[in-house]
Amino acid sequence: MQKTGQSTINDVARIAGVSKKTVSRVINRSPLLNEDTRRRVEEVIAELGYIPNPQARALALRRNFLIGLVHDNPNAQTVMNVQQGMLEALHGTEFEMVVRPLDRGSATMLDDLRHFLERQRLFGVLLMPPISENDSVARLCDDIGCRYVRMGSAMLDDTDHMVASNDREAVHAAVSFLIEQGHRRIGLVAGPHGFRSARERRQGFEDALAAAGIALPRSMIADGNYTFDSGLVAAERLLDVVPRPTAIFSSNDEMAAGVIHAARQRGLDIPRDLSIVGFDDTPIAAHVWPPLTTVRWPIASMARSAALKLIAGGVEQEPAVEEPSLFLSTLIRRGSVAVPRE
Amino acid sequence: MQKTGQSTINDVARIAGVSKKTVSRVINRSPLLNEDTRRRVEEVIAELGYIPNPQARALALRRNFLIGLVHDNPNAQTVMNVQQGMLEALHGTEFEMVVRPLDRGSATMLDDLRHFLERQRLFGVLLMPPISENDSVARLCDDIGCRYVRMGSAMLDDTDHMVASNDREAVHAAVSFLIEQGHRRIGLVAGPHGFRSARERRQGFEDALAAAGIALPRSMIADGNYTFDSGLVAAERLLDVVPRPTAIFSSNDEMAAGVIHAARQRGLDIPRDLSIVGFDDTPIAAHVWPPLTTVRWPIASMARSAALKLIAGGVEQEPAVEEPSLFLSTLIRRGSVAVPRE
DNA sequence: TTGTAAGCGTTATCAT
DNA sequence: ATGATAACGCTTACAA
Repeated sequence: MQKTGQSTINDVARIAGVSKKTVSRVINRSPLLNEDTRRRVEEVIAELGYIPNPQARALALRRNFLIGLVHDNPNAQTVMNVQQGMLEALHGTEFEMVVRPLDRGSATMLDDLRHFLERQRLFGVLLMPPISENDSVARLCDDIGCRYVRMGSAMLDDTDHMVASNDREAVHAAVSFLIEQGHRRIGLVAGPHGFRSARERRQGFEDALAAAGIALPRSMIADGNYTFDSGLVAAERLLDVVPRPTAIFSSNDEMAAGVIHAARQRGLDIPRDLSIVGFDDTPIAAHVWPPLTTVRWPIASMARSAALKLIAGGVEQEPAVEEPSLFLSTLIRRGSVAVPRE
Repeated sequence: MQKTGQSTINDVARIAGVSKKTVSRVINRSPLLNEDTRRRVEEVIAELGYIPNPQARALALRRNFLIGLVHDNPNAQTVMNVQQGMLEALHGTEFEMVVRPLDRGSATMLDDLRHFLERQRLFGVLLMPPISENDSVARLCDDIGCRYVRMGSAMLDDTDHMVASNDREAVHAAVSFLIEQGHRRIGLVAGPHGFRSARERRQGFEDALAAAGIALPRSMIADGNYTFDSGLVAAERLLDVVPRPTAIFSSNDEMAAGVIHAARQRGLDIPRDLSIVGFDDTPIAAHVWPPLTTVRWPIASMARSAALKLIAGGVEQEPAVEEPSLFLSTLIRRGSVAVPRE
């Protein structure tokens, strides 16, 4: 009587001549099962093309086979890379990805998240920065009993609940490269307060200058908020300083694109008059002129690992010891850096 | 005995002194209900903070409260805009968005989709181009009994199942603008075969030239596939033609960025030596140098309307007569167009 | 207008 | 190692 070829556990049980529970055991890979029985049931399952109904499972298990992606990220490319990595991990599994943007500024943010998690009874959530940097969010997940993994630019949690990049060191290396080229007056376009990544990158910048014994006047630091426009404005301030910086490190690519515009509006040639280094390696980096030297962090891989940590062991609670938690960023050298003219 | 404050329909029924079914009727806004009873039940619901369990509803209704986003789109920004529009429509409803990328090239694409829709028993799906242009996909949804709305660059379906932009006319207008500026040798970087949008845009291009009585030699058309690199290659071919085109219309912004690179590599000044018009108005358009004149289509609004069509009337089958189906694109004038020199 | 009983398709409990 | 029976929380007949 199945209308759409949707056979149920009952069909399988009847045809295989066993009880529903036995079929259920096969599905859930219960260890205490006769090999013969298992094989027989599996044959029937294959024959019928039977697929367990996720809705029924969700009801009985009080847990949905959904992985949430919680974010409040202004950068489209970053979010897409994360989605791509997650979906790679989820592909071929019984899990689906449901996306949930949240307003981190809102007073009800935590309540919104709680409602979302409780109502949907998510299997787990992947927390993207900057929301992931909020400890009360992690605590909330713990309280509710929802698995979570946080993405971030520093290890904020144990390896079961965190995948992190090494922004500080990566920026240190990038700025050291600038110094090796001969630059001494290097400006920083910093990211927004409240972003851990902004802090990490700024510290990496300061580390590099300190390691080279270069003083860092306050005038060489301008604040931005990760947008193109803010990068443009920050660059204008930096380029007003006399003597002008010969290089600028921008805490992300989008602001770096703004820096390029600002420089070009003043008739400055890049990289002859001004070297620029960005961070992220979004497509924009390769597509501006000149192509931007920048730091690439393996965001899709991080998201993939995060998702794998989440679903490791399926319904059982095995920890995912295999997945890495720390990811290394690398400097991508393109055309926006040269030795200073003077 | 509710552990986490999760009260059920039984709790509500007991406290309100009615049967489950009555509570269910309140939840589902059944018309045949005593006003007093309804109010009383609603009070208890509010008091308890009761929220119907979506998993149980899904099982009983054989339909999940999930809206799928099905896409195989290379452009991150486009996908994100669609997601944003969808989520706007879904916000505050009982629906969640689940994202499902599909490989349109794969032989199993249709089967993959069928499995996805049947297993998850989605409430509905939003089909993005170019997958939305595939009629068998729409037919599949019909067969399965899954609501769908297609997004595209031309009306491929009735207004209940389609939201479309007017690419052809928009490009016609954009290229006419070029002609008004005095351009006569205008090159086209076409989009990939198999994309309806590519065809529409190309036709708009041809329309404009025809309307102005300008001949279109084959050499003024170069194929691309919507990527930066393909735009660069196509531009090189176009710029090799003697006499050189004074303007190029690129079927999307990313390829237009490639055109800019190609021009710059030859030492051409934009817009003095070459005017360029793109399509999409992705962030890249405003961030390249010079800022790109381009066609903006209201993608988020389209996705929002599409989602609203999908969920209109909730579980009941009311058609969404209110939501528009045709969306107009507009030309955004920036710095990449000037009058030709000669 | 409201209630009762029987599902929806799975898993958990507790036997055997 | 397997099975009968009762959940899981809601909806849909069908009565009353």
